[in-house]
Amino acid sequence: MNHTYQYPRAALTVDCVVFGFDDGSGALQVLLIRRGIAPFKDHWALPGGFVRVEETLDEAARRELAEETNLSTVFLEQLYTFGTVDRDPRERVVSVAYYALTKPADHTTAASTDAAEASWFPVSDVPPLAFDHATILDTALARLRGKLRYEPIGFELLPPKFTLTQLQRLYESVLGTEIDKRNFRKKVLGHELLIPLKETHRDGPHRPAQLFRFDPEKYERLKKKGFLFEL
Amino acid sequence: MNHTYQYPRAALTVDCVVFGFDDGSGALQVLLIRRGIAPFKDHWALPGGFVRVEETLDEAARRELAEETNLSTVFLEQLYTFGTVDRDPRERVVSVAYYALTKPADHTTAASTDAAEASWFPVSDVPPLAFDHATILDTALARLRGKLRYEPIGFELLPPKFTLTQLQRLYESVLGTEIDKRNFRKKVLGHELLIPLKETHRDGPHRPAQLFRFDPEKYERLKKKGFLFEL
DNA sequence: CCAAAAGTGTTCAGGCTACACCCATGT
DNA sequence: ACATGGGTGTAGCCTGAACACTTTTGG
Repeated sequence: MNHTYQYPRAALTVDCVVFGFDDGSGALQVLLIRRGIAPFKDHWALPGGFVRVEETLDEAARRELAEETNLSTVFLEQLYTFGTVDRDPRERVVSVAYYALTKPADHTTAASTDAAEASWFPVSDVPPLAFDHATILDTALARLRGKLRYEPIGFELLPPKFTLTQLQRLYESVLGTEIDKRNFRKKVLGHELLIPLKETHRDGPHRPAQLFRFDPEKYERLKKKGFLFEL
Repeated sequence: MNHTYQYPRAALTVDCVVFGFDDGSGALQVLLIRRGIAPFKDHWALPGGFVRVEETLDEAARRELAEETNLSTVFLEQLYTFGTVDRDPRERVVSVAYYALTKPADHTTAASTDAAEASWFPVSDVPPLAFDHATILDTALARLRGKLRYEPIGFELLPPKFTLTQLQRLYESVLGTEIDKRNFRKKVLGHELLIPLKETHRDGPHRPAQLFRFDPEKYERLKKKGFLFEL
């Protein structure tokens, strides 16, 4: 076969499930855009769009993220590819879904291309979504929960400097469980991947909290030696 | 946007990493086909092909598997989507990779469409592969190893009736570790997901081995109650 | 009777769980 | 001084790892 394949082709898109964590409410959030165009005009949807022939899938995901939400330099990982025949009413569209984790500082969102509006919603209370985006969101949530247990990705949802209580609230919120404070601290400090800073976090009429930062280099070194992060 | 998207489109394929376990050699195997057409004519490659507009991705994977290898009713799960720009020399091709697990009884392979020849290779000793199929195979192996630990998919690689020793050899081979016989049996029987049969497996000048079968219904019930399989 | 794999229990150490009080600060 | 969240240690339990001999069969 030296000629190219000429049968009708599916269109290819990427969709991104962007997670953020709001320390105030302690709730996990998703970034949604309100569609400015048909189909599903004015419905909420995941940011995404068509893949160009000259860009990789990862590039397409980052580009769409930048265009529609002004986010960059976030944790981004491929999730799953959704390819049922009727997921888009216009024609056959296969979508490679990604999920992204953003730190609160990056939450400077502003809509632009294709998106009339962008906004954060708590994952426990999202509006009806366009296409099969509810399924994609569920898949992303399941993946996030699974991954949080055995890989240190929770830090991607927190500011660079954070307290142990913030980290614990994040775990509790995402996993939907209550965790014992002492046990949590013992375990997470036991890994020796958190560096205590000289600063503290002042926040109201009580003792200030120690700030930490995650040490990604040390984690990489340990990982190569067969180390396994957990909880 | 009421018109369809008209920019140049990537072609979409599925590729399948088919694993089998050879109890004789105790080695994990992959099914490869020798390509009958360019590019990479006469090279070994993963079975796969173009996705048709009227079929889902899962259907496309099953169809290609049936066409190229005569396999059906196997465990099949989406793996990852590979979309670098130059992975196919002809044009832009995005490939949704699947991995499949087959029981030895299903190994009645015979090549047909597009494939000049189909053959099993031990994963530790595969020939050079076409396209980026070596990368796909590595990804599939990593996934299989990860999944074997916390989901009962090992049974998909064994005949319906099997001995604990066969199961242990499978785990040892895939995970690349040695496992203590007594501990392994304690753990795996502790789940109470293996049903001891009234039959034994006679195999040479030694005590015959008890045969078991996996109980998928019980597993489904336990899973819904939050049970987690492990090792 | 010999070779070969099947089958079986106990001990020990380390990790996980449960649990309650004092500390530092702002108002 | 009081209200608020930050921070800390221990004891019991359970799980995982290490380890060696008897049993059943075919040749």
